Amino acid sequence: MKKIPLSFYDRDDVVQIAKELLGKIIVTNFGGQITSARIVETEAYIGITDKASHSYGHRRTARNEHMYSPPGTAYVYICYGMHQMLNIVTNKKDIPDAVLIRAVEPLNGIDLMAKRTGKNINDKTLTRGPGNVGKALGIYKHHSGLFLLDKEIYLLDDGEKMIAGKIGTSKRIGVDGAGDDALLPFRFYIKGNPYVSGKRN
DNA sequence: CCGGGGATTATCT
DNA sequence: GATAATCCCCGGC
Repeated sequence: MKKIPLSFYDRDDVVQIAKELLGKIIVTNFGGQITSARIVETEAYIGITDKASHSYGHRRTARNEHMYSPPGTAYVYICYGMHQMLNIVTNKKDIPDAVLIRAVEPLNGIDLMAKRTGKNINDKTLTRGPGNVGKALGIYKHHSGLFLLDKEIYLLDDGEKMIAGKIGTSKRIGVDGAGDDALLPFRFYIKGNPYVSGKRN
């Protein structure tokens, strides 16, 4: 199994990348504590022109600084004062596109995820929703800026093929304040997967 | 089963 | 001082 190469992230179509990230594997290794999971739900954010993005209109602050980092960088921020949200930065340095990881399916280290979240290993909400993903994988905002080809957080491709009919699309969640851009069909998920957020897939 | 609202705090104005 | 790329519980049907 190989790490996803830099060229995967270094492209200008973040929406396409968000779609292609479905089925890929994310691994975290913090001090030997290893967890891995398959990505089952994502959202694309087109930095500059997207009202739902933290970097809309070139807004640049201490918080979203890492969105302007080179492709393949992790951007982690706090939402609602308590949730750690993991994003994958794409496109060239200084072009702040990113993909939010909204849900994953646990593969290895499920015990550890259960411990981190205080949930049962059979609980399908263990890694459902972006806040839970960060919690289960042990990700915190101080991990923001890590490079995804390094050894603490990285992505793998095990060759799992996503057929088009298996991918669902919808508007993004929790971005109602973004005007017209709230309606953009930039959320992608694997149909029928029990870890995908929302009532229906 | 479903909808409403409280939790809780970093961040920006 | 208000808001937020959320989550979970609780009450009502």
